[in-house]
Amino acid sequence: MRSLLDARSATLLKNVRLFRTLNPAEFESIASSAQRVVKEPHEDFFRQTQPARRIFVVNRGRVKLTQLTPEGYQIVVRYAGEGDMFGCVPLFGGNVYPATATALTRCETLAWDHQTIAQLMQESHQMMLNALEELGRELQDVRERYLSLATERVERRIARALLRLVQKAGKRTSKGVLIEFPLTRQDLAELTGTTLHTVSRILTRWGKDGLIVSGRRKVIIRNPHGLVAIAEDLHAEGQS
Amino acid sequence: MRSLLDARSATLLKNVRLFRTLNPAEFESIASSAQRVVKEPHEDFFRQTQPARRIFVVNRGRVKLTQLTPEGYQIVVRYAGEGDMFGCVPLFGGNVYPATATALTRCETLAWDHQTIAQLMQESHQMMLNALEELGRELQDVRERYLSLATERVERRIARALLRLVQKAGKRTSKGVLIEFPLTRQDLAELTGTTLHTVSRILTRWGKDGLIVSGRRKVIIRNPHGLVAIAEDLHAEGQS
DNA sequence: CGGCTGCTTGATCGCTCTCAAATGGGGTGG
DNA sequence: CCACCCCATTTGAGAGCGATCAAGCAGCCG
Repeated sequence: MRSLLDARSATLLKNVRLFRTLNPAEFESIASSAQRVVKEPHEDFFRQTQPARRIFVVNRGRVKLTQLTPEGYQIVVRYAGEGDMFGCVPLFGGNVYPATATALTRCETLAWDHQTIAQLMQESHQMMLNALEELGRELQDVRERYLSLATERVERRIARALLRLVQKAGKRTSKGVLIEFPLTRQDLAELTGTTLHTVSRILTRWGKDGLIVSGRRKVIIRNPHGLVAIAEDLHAEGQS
Repeated sequence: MRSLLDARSATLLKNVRLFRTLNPAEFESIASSAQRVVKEPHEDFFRQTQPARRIFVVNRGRVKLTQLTPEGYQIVVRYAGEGDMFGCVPLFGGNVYPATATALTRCETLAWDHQTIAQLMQESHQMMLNALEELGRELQDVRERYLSLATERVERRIARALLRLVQKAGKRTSKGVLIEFPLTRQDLAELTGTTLHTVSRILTRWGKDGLIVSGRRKVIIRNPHGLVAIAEDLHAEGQS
């Protein structure tokens, strides 16, 4: 069967962790069963508690995954960028999505039916191993954030969060490292378990200290070292 | 090959999620490659950052899994009881243990070398699927606790934690439901991201309200409904 | 019967949330 | 092209939850 994918998608797919290290036959099988799904900003791929039918891989764009509590509080679970997988509950037997996936920018993604994925995993040992590894990574990530939330002050958590975002979506510019997707104070708050007010105050202070430049839905890190110092609590104030 | 296990161990093993649904041949393979490991209270199975060589299943007793931050704060990751697996990082490619495992009571466990497990998973599709599912469950659990920590007050988090413990280790007695392993205020604090002082104050209050009876390393839940009311924020004060 | 470990309780402090209101950027429609 | 409006952000004032500091108490084991 001929693959339905353009060259860009195919290349990208080879770098998705879940599919890396597959042999050509397996890979072709994956590629030929992919569906294209495109969403505009603010559109949802799926919503929390909906039946989990498909899993997605981001081809282009940025996706925000959020959870809502019964009381109406929202938290950001994570951001998914190019090559990242999301909606992967079907991999391990989940029936419903535990979170909502929203397009932050225009998003091109590839999707697979959960039956298809189950079938493919059935056939490919390697893919199942990859899935295990991916899940393990995610578990470790949540644990780390949990630890941070349980033991650290807001300021450090925000510093940590920004550094993580820089690593995943940082783009070098003349003014510093830009986080290249729209990021509001509210988002940062929901990512770190605080309020937008507190985030705003801290970012303003960091702006005055020359650590960052921030604007409407935008953050540029000017002095990553300074942020690391805060994140690691080396609070030696006078850093260049 | 003859299994090295006594009847109790064999029965228990069949109820471990990772091994359930395996066929007899696979199962025998598991059973015959198990090592017995016994620890006295306060002894460690392994420590955080040590190379992860083995995975364990609790046969009898109770194990506490903790993480330590560079600043010296400690948190409780979870408690493992009979039939629970712990130290499972090798399942998904971890090199070192991310936590410390301590025996709370005298513990009899079964252990497997990570090579052995890798081998067995290589051979058994079913087991790999089980591992995925197990990991998924754990991920969901951490996410839930994360959400709780990010959005709820201390009192609710403690109520929730106690209810979870009741479910995993509750034992009906004449005075109420006892959590049947030594549980200090400090432990509860590290489980819910607070301090032992705050835990103590809240437990004292609950004691006065007749919700619980607590003592040295001991908690008995007298009125689970009352705790649920707190956990779910139904704060209707006058419950029977 | 010490001594240790775990628990209680009081007093105080401060980080962070809450409530309130003003400001401003940027896109949209007239 | 301009005016308007919405949404994101900033900023202030105040309150309070829970941390921190500091003793004192009480089971329990040796």
